[in-house]
Parts: sequence; C-alpha cells; structure tokens
Amino acid sequence: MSLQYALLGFLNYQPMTGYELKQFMDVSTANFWHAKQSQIYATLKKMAKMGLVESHIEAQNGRPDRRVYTITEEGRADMQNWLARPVTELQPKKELLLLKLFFSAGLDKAAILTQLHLQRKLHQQQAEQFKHETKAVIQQFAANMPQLAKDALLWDATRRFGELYEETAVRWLDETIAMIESDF
Amino acid sequence: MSLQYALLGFLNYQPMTGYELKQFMDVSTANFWHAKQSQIYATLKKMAKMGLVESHIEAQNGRPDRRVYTITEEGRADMQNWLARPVTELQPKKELLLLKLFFSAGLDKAAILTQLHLQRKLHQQQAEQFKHETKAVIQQFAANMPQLAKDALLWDATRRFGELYEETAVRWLDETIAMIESDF
DNA sequence: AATTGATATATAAATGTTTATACATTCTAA
DNA sequence: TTAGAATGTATAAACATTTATATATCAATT
Repeated sequence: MSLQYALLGFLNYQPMTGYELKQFMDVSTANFWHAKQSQIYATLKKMAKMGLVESHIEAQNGRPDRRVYTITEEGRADMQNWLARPVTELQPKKELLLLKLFFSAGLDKAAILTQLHLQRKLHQQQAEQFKHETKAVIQQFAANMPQLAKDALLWDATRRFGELYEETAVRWLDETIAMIESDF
Repeated sequence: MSLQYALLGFLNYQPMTGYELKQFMDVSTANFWHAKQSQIYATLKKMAKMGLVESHIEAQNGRPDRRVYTITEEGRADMQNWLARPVTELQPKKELLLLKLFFSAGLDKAAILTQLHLQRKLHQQQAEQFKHETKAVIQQFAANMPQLAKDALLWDATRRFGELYEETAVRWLDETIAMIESDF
C-alpha cells in the first residue's frame, strides 16, 4: 500500500490531521499520487493500529475537535526502509483515452478529431500549470525554508516530469490528429 | 467500469473465451489497460447478467470445456455509446517512482542515483520494444487483414504514445540524474 | 436572511483489483 | 522421465478506491 508511505512522508515533516494531509497532497503529490479524504482517514486508522503513527485530540473553540497524527519511531523506520527499496519493475499504466481510441475504428473521423482536440486543450493547460503555477509554488517554498533545499530539488524533479509528460501528450495528440486527418 | 469496454471491444471483433481475451489484452492494450485473469472472468459474468454478452459451452476432446462469450446487440449499443462519449477530464496518474523520489531527501546521493539508473534501463528497454517488436506485430496484423486497416492505424497510434512516453521517461531520468550529480 | 464555501471528522456501501488457490490435460524440454 | 509451460475455467479472500452520506460551525457573500 503506497498511500501509507505518502502519509508517512508528510507526517515526517510535521504532525498533521487527515484534513491537512489531504490538502498537502492536493497541492503537491496529487499529480502522481492522489487519494480521497475517506481513504486517507481509513488508512490513518490502519496505520495507527500498526503502530506507525499515534494520534491525539486537540480541542478547538467552536469547531469540531482535530485528531492530530504524529509519526512514531517505527513509522520512521518503515518509511526509511521503503525509500531505500528500489522500484525494480515498470508500473502498469491506465490511459482511458488510449483504450477508447484503440477501439474507435467504427467512429467517424469528425468524432475522433473532436475527442483529440478536446484532450489537446486539457493537456496543454496542464502543461502550462506545471511550467508556471506549480514551479512558482515550489520556488517560493524553497526560498522560505532553506533547510528544505534538498527536498525542493526533488519536488521540482517530480514537477518537471509532469511538465515533460504533458508536453509529450500534446505532441502525440498533434501527430495523431495529423495522421487521422490525412490517412483515416 | 472501463474493463467492461475493453472486453466488449474485443468481443466486437469475434466471440472469445475469457482466456483468449486475456491473451489479446496482454499483447495489445496491456500497455494502457491491463487486467488479471480473475478480474476478466468476474467481469464477464457481470456483463452476462447485464445482457451485454451471452455465453455458450463448447466441449473439447481431453481439455476442459470452453465458455465462449458473444457480444449482444445491447452490448454493441453500449459500446458505441461509450466510444462516442468524450473523455472530458484528465485522468489522475499514479507513479510510484515519483512518490518515492518526492520524499527521498534523507537518502544519500548514491542510493538515489542507483534507483534512477535502474529505472532508466527499464524505460529504455520498454522504448525499444515499442519501437520494434510491438510495431512489427501491428504491421503484420495490418498486412494480413486489410479489412482492419483503419483499426491498425489506431492501434499504431496507441503504440506510438507508448514509444513517446518511454522516451520522455528516459529523457527525464537523464536530466534528473545530471541534476542530482551536480546539485544534490 | 439565506446560501455557499471552508474547516473538520468519519462511516457505509459499492466497486475495482490483486493474490492465492483448485482442478485437469497435453505438449515440450531438460 | 519427470518437471514445467501452456491450455482452460473459476472462486475466495484480501486489499484498494470511490461515492454517498452525516454532522457541526464559522465566515463571507448574495
């Protein structure tokens, strides 16, 4: 279960609630690892049972209590162990658009092209976001917390993958649109 | 449930058993949509209940009976409907390597570089396979069944995405390795 | 004055997916 | 000649993930 390690990774920076973990994920790892709020709460509970995290309640004025999770020594050890274990195989991907395209020979040309143009727009937008907004967020983070300079280098590497991936998707869509227009 | 449409897509070409569907998937869609044998059998059963496919038993000499599935008119309609429905959102990805890298600031340089070099080798091999073996399989298919020429164009487009994706991964790994070597 | 969005936690049910296992036969390679 | 791979179908259990729902408060907006 990899979500466990995403959560341990964040809790290794500082203690947090499930709600905060979701927010951190949404602005950082979501492009390569995401989770729903409900899954985060359920996984934290399981991790507490395994002794990887501990939690305590913090009362708040007016608002509901917060359950703050802290990583344990056992949790840190488990995380280090996971980090050191190399990824020895390629991960299988799922790409809905490719699945649809694979079986689309019966559709008419115009319908396929509409699909591809829509996708191009989406990937183009995502590419821009990685290049500008996401990049700025990481740079600001690195400037404000110089003790996390090494971390910021790695965060930016994951951002850069996203940028290259989206550019590749756009390039492939341009190629495929041209192919459909001329040969299909 | 997208697996359903992968199965309908194949059954739209010809009636098949669950075993044969698995084999077809493994040599064609597996790079962007895969499934375990057990999941295929379970999904076929559910599809039969929904009236999208029908099955009949074929006795064999020596070997166990084959349960051959055939797509129904309802199944064809469902498939066409799905094909025509555009994919209006980007699909969230999961990339285990990026998750690990994101939290790897505590690891030593050498350990990270070993990880990245291993990944580079895997992606390089996969890129070669798309460029040569996979390409040859599709070309041979297209040559043998000219009535599927349009289909083969789309199959090759999905193969080409795989090729570009793997090349991008290799390029990103080279960049990241260089960055770690100089700045980390 | 009422609605929406943000803050905050959580469960239930359904769905999707993997891993392990069982059974039975035939062909091929060590 | 014996083990393993390929052919073939299928279920159980576990694990992962999504969707829907419930509750409660505060701040800002309409």
